[in-house]
Amino acid sequence: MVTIAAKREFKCPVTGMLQLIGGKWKPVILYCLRSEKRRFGEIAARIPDLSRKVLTQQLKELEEDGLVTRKQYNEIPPRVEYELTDLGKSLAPVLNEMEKWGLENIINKQ
Amino acid sequence: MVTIAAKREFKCPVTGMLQLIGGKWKPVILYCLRSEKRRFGEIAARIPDLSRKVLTQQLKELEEDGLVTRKQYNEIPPRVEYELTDLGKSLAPVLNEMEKWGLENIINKQ
DNA sequence: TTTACATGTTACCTAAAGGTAACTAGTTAC
DNA sequence: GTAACTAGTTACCTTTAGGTAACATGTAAA
Repeated sequence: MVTIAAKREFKCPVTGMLQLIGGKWKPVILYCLRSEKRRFGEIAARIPDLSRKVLTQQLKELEEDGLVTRKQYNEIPPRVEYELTDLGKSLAPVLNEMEKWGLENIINKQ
Repeated sequence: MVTIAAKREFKCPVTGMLQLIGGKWKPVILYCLRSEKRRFGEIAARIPDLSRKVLTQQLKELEEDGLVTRKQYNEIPPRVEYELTDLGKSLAPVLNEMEKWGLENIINKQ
């Protein structure tokens, strides 16, 4: 996934936004953080099919792209919290529509 | 990309919908078809970075998943038109929010 | 002195996505 | 008789995404 750091010109708004939240997991991670900050382990527990390695990678890219913040507490054992930035929160309408469509057309059809 | 044919149980609506419209190109293709039916060559021309091979593949998967219809006219030279199904049209709110976010946060920031 | 705790990193590997280039078909225009 | 037209297919290759397993860290509890 290309981060916004490696930004280029996009004529198409949909193509452009897919550079940021495309990929198998990013929308799910953002959806998981939509209402509250969460610890690394919490996110991992809520998305069991996602390996910790990939979760780390995706969170790092989301942070580079300014969609989440990472706050590390120097405690033992370590604690790290992830939270949406304002830009991340601005994705709420997109994620809400995705959730709504998924509920109506997938979950309720199973 | 797994098609709905290889459907499984999803607890998460966002994860579920990403099986259908995840991937680098599908939202862009659907976005391209949102307002009118289009010929294969038209779609290809509007998404220049997408190779014809991949476009064929993605359209086939979208058709299998019931999001677009393919109508072939037996003319010479051939003509094939793609159009959103009702299910495909029901994605409009998602695509509109994606477009809106992309316009506000990517296109207008370049 | 070994284990558990949480949050990673690293090395290594596989599978999936996506790319290019060459080819097909049947008719029309040059 | 050769090229152009459209919508593909096929073979082959590269890149990216994602997976597993092992290890690091420092303290506290067994």
